Amino acid sequence: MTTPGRRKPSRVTLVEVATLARVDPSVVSRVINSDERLVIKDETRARVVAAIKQLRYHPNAAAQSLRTAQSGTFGLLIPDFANPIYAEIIKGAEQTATEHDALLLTGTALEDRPERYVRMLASGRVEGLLLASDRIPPDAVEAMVATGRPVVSVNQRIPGVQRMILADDERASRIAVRHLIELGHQRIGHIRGPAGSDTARRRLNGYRRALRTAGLTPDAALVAGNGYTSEAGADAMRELLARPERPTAVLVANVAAAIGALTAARVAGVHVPGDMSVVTIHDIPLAANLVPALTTVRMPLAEMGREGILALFDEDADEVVKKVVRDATELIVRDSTAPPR
Amino acid sequence: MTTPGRRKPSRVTLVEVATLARVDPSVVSRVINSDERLVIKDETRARVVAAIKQLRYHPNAAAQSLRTAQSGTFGLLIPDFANPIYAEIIKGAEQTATEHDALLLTGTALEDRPERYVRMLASGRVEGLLLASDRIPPDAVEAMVATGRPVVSVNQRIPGVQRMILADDERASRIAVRHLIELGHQRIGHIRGPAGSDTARRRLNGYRRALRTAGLTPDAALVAGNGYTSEAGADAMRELLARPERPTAVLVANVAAAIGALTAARVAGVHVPGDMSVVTIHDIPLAANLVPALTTVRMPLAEMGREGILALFDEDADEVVKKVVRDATELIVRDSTAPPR
DNA sequence: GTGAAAGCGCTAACAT
DNA sequence: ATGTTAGCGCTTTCAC
Repeated sequence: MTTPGRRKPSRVTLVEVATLARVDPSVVSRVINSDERLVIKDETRARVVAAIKQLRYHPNAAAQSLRTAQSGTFGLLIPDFANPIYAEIIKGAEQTATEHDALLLTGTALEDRPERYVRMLASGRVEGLLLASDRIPPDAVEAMVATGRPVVSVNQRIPGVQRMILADDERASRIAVRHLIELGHQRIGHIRGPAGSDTARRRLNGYRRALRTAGLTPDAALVAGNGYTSEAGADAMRELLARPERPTAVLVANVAAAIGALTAARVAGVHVPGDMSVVTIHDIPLAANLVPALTTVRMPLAEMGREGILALFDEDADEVVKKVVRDATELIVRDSTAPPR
Repeated sequence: MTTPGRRKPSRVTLVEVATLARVDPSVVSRVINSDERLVIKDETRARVVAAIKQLRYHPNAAAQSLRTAQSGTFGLLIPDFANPIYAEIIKGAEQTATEHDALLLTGTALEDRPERYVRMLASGRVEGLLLASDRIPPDAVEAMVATGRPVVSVNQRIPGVQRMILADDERASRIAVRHLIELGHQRIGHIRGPAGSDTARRRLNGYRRALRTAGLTPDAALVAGNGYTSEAGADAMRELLARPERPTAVLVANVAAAIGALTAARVAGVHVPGDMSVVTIHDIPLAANLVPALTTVRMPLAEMGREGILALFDEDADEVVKKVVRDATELIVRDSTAPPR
């Protein structure tokens, strides 16, 4: 049995709408795009609107793009959907794109097949690109920039990308360390991010600076770590615990690493926060649901996504722009930090 | 100071490539699309390839879409990027799309502005749509299906959507409950998902069936819960703990709820697994990093994403297709389950 | 072995 | 207050 009239859904076009409404196609177009300069009788407009509704007409996106040279879509490249910090960036970017009636195409960008993402931009499928991944080969980055379309890096510096949206990573570290110092800690360790990472370096700097400001001397023996994963965090915690004078408190550079560090401490019989305080950077909902609930420094992840999209609307890609989102950086005290005993 | 020749990045077109290579545009097109029926001298082809490279030519996606009526893009709608189970679905879908040289546009679909997602499909911006969100209003679903383009639901049934990719939720529950029974548990509780949820219902059914198979009688007093969030899981655990005869083991319908349940148990001084065993559905990397590490039933999330995309390639949207992905459903025993004492 | 020509569906400047 | 026209950049059938 076949439902009649449902086969071959040959799409409805502007011409068909115009025919039904007994007007010229250009009038329909101008009604749809609410052309200011269009003078039209209410009655005629009503006929057009009725025809659009009756035929369930939707403009063909490809034809619109071809004609206007705009796709109404932006791209966002991240390294991994499973990492919760990118979820926040995506949310901020998506909402802002939506507010501007644009779509967001988010993709995983690895070293793998970078030409795919160059093509996205060069073919005009997206009008601009947000780079939140540090795993894009330099020549791919160069090719993206060479398209002349806006390319903005988010949450990191990328060589060759002139415009960037950053958080104040140094300040986040300082806020965290100051909290530990105010609790009375003196031997404060740091579990840092990967060697090549821009944010890891800035957070390490902030950690050192905060110590010095408080009159403490940074001690290389209290720094460990080399990754933003739970495994790396666990390894680093074990390393710190094995050292002769273990720290009484630790700043972990990233929440995923902090989860691993917490587990490693617990396995080693080290009580948090009784034996050791732990504070980390990035507040995600999960942090409140761990045991103990993690004290964190909230970073403006969604805000960076938002600012990134806004920057893409700014077509002038020649200028070097560095925007640091500050407002949302704040300490969130939970149960993983306490005075030393 | 202005770098000359870099202003106005007016895109390179097929015609310019053809001119440079001294051939007709159609030849360039056929070279790019590796037209089987094209007979061409090696020397001519080389000129074309060289011209493409020299000009960094990339075909205009809008023109291609308009001409071929194909966008090379699929859509995926999820309720929330921050929920880790969707990250797995996205990964499976994205990889499969990539293997077929297609792009994946993933968006958050809420009750909010559903017409946006109808438009995505109706305008031809995406060729087909995967629905992994249960928060799309029925009339929006109806409008999507009415476009005649392929629409497939993933990990759930959606009224009005004929084709679906499901996991075997009942079996997952049975595997989990059987594990608890084999450990020696008799009073086994269930923290269930939201009332309206298709997966929640199937998991509840599986739980009951497994009990009966083992000769145990399901007891409504051992079932609580009404959501897939940590908060809902914590509430439900508190409720179960308050009941006169508390269970010695619990199957939690979802990993996010399990995290909350674990926290609530700990706060109440109930030791897991000593006082109570906890097993949950969905294995995500985090499960291994909780304390205690969670025993889970792995579900084929990435596989469902993959099968969803494959289903979209199948244009015949009239047929009812239900595909259940089974292979990957397996028990992963960690530290949250143990014999009763 | 290569070229010519039509047209996908739309918009916007210009006519009437 | 509405219609005419040209063309965005590409693919594909057909002609030479």
